[in-house]
Amino acid sequence: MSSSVRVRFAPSPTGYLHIGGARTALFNWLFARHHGGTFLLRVEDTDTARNTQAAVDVIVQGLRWLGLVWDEGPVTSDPDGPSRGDRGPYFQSRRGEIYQRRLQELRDRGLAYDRDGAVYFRMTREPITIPDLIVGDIVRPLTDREQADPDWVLWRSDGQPVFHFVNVVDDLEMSITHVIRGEDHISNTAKHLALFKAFGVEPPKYGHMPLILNEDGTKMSKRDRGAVVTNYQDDGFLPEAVVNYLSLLGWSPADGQELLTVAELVSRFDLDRVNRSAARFDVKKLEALHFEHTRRLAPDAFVSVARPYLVAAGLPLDSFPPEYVSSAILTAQEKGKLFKELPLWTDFFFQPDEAVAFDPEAKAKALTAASLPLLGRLREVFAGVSEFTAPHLEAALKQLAANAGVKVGALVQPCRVACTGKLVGPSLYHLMEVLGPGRVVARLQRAEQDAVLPPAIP
RNA sequence: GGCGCGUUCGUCUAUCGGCUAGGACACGGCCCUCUCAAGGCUGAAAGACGGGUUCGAUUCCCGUACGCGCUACCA
Repeated sequence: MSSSVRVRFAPSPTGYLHIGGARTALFNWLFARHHGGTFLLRVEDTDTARNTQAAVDVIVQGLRWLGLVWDEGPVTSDPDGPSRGDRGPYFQSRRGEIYQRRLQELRDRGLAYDRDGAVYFRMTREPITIPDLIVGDIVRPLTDREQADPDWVLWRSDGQPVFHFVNVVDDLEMSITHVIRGEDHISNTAKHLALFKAFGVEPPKYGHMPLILNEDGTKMSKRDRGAVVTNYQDDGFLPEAVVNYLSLLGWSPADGQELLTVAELVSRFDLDRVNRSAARFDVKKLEALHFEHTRRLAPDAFVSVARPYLVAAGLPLDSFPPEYVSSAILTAQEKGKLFKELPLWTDFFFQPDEAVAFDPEAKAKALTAASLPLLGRLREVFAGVSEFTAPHLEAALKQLAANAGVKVGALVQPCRVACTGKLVGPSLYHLMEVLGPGRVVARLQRAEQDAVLPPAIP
């Protein structure tokens, strides 16, 4: 295959980007990139009034979030807006003249005719063999219904062309070389093949990929939260992880490597290793991949991805020095949590010392009368540390534990709760280094006072 | 109903006739450890069923079961 490869993603704007659609787009994109070909986006908005610009926008944003940029297609979600490429318009709703012309062509050849106000296609009566790059040759005989009347509607009586017709006309006009789509289209392909033949042109090569199912094996509908790409963005998954996970649903590299960067996917992906069976979506595995990709992110990349999620949670990042914000965020990178969960791990960095809320359970466990004297000694030790850095803080704390004859944990937990209000969080020593001596000492002091106070009565 | 596609550990998958069936996620145990994690070691876990073909079938063929898709003047 040469650089003449041209593939497309042709979604219908339904108001959301389906995860299965995203994977179809991904496989097309990877195929194009791998072969140095062209990937185009075409919006199939011939349908009813449900096709709004907002619905197109969801698709455009979703693809961009995943990094699946198209070489040809609309630049914005506006059907009358600018586009890239010389085969436009890329919205079917703006291609009416082309469809009219192609319809006339079929009429002239005697392959289309009117019946009850609609235009019908004179379909072949013979079984059709569908050569498929993924499934292999498929022989599809006529169904019992088609035996009776194989002809089908090209153009509805309400003046609208049907999907099969515009889909083929566009693939033809746009010189699509490979159609990679879901296997729900296998049966339809017989119609498409017949149409290409009617136009007297070589059809594209087809590859039908297996579907994605819910975790319980049922089919995904738009009501399933996991079916909607935007949800993964909102939950704070890294797009690279979603791309990686999606690539593994129905495809695998020869050596079984699972953690793959986008660049690695591009160089290793091809259709010959796409399998034929439907796959269930396993969010646990996605999370594992998210964890791996997140930890490998360059620090500045991690910070810039994380920032919006923290801002959205209401943390006042702008009132702190940028270096402080970055260091604070970075203490949580190794945890690999979803970005939506990040505020829970870093909120204390951005709260006034006196506003850090002690989690009731954490307080009951760690801020006890017994821990009170330890907090005081800890405060003195920290105040006298030569450098306020993680290694020095760790050494100082452990030294104190030894001197006081207590376990390290007996100091760590009260100290953690004093600084963060919680029992879990980033590495204590690193978090204190970022917080700095002023905040740490102040918070230890406050915890000491709080520890002796009786529990508040509501 | 008709036609098509599919069926390997709980899940995603490897295997292109020789398999003591491999890996990953999840799960169990142990170790390590400043919390939670991570990490290291380790354990349990699969060829839907029935017939063929073959010296030999997870791999090839047929049937059955089950799942999914299509069967529209939806896309």
